[in-house]
Amino acid sequence: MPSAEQARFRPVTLADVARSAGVSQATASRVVNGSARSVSPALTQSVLAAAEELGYATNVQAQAVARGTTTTVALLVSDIATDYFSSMAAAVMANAERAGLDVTIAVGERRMEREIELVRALRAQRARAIVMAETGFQTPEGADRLAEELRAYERGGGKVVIVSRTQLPFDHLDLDNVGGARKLGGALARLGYRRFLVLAGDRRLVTMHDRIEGFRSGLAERGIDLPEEAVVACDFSWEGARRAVSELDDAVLERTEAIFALNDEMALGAIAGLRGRGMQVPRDVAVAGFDDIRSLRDVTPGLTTVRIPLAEVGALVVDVVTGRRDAPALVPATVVLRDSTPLLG
Amino acid sequence: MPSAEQARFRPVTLADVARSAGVSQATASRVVNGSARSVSPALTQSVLAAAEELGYATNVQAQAVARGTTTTVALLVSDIATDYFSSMAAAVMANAERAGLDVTIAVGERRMEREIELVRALRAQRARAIVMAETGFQTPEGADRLAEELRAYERGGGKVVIVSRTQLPFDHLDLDNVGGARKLGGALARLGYRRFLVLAGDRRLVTMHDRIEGFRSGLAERGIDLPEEAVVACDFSWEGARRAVSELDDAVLERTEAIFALNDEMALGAIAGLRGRGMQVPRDVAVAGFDDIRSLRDVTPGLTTVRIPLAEVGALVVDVVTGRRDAPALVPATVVLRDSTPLLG
DNA sequence: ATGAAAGCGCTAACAA
DNA sequence: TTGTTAGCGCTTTCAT
Repeated sequence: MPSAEQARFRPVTLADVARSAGVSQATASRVVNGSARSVSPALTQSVLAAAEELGYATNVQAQAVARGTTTTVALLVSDIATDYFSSMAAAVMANAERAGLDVTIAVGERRMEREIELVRALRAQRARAIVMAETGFQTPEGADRLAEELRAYERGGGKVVIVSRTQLPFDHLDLDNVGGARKLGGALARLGYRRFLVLAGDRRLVTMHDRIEGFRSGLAERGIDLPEEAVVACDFSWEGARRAVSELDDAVLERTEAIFALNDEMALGAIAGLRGRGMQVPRDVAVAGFDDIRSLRDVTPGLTTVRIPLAEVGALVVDVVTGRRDAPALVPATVVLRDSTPLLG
Repeated sequence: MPSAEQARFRPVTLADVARSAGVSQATASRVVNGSARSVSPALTQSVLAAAEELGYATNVQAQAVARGTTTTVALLVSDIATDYFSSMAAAVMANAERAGLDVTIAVGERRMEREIELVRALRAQRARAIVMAETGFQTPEGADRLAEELRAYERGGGKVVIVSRTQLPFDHLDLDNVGGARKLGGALARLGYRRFLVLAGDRRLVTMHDRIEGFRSGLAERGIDLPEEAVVACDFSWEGARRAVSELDDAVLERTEAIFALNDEMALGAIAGLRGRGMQVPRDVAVAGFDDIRSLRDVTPGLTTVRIPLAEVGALVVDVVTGRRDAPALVPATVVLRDSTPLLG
């Protein structure tokens, strides 16, 4: 049967369904999708039956073209193979689903150039919203070009939501990096720590900057000074932190009581670095991180950190995207004390 | 200026570009996309200029409708907030990009019913390929319905690739669960272990079944028997394993020398359970897992496991999708011995 | 309530 | 090389 063979690679279309049900395509369209509920039960039945029978599946592309809009929201992250971003993605997806949205993930690799390309591609996808969770580096010119591309996207009717990155002029969801770090500083001070080392990624990342300054002010409130030399720059990654710690002067390490790494990944890298030097946490030095990523569950001793409630972030993001809530919102961060920073003394 | 206001939420179309450049839409189409390189330099320039000037971005939906095909491949996983799947997703995405494909992730939650829905939705998206990496439960009837949906998808011209062994009748990429587990069994036997406990998820998962049987045969090769009572069922998760271990009889735990958890997540849960009972790894009992997930990097003592090279899986998946390689392929698994299973004796 | 017909933005013959 | 003209599959006025 040649015609069956022919049809082998042709999806069933709405026209097929309509023909098979003996109704107009308009009617078929009305029943297979919600809209104006103005179709008689009888026809509704036969259309549904025909659709089922033929194994019809809507062509969402065509639907999007006709409607001029999609239900896709794009989530731009730095690296999906990361606890932080994969947890956030899961949270956003879970909430998006409830809102009838589907989410697509784009990986920016922390490169502004790439982010710009991605926004462009997402623009081509006619995504309903772009959520920039990416904590990319920002050169002033780069930021301008990115903002320009995002603005073009908005002009096309898209919605932009930035998660925790404030100098871009769009709706954003602030994570309380400053407050969280401040509270951590206070907590560590209360535990008796005085001499710190901060492992910082690139300072141009707003997030990093905020965490440092928050921490510093938390300490300051207790009369503790965090000198500039105590902030050591390194690559913003596990390996970067490990290496930085490995290369530290003995003398420096000797006099530091606690290391604050600007995120948990780096904290874990730092711990690896310490272990490499034969040092133990917290016996020889205390360590604290930021984010409270999943894998801390299996780390011993438990890592003190500042928890960002990613589930909540996911819900807020979707609320902002759907317009059920106005940005900006501030997501609180809370200190979680664990064994890596015991009471000193 | 009312017209500008009007245009505020209307994306720039190809027609706009063509008009602005003073050429036909066909010509504009030819230059903004590759295809037949048959456009004069002069016109090419003006079209490009107009596009740039207007901030044009292709409408990929319309393009897909017109071309009758997309460049999207869908990756179906169980849970993106998981080392295993997020690593795989990263690998697939990295390779897909090189092939000019973009990937969308769908989360099946290990529920067959949901998987079926998802495949249907993916069918509606006209994804070019569906990669089922999901390790879902399979009831016979469920499997039939899923297969039916996938077949309908294929009939529409889509490509199906199953990762890891399945009885589903589609192209698949085998992970060497049997071989890996067998080698692990052998390695542990060589280290002197004789009395094991296997923490198994649901046996209906082919993957689980394969790992148990492989392990058993590896032991058998060294004359060691793995009795059925040594295989304890529990929920296929960290928490499931933790609880199972917590509830084990002292006597049972007393006589087991090593626990083999069917994946690393469960192994880590088991370790947490042991810790909860005041037992230490490997002093009181050895533990081994499977997969070699990322977060093992920060676990102490290091966990012995069987490594699945996810980067390679990503590359193979894309090769199969693009037709550059025929499935089935077998991805090898290798034993990684770490401190959690020291030489016994 | 139902259908005819005109789009949605783009591509791909086919002519010119 | 370039433009004209049909579509692609779906939605949505606008009649009926």
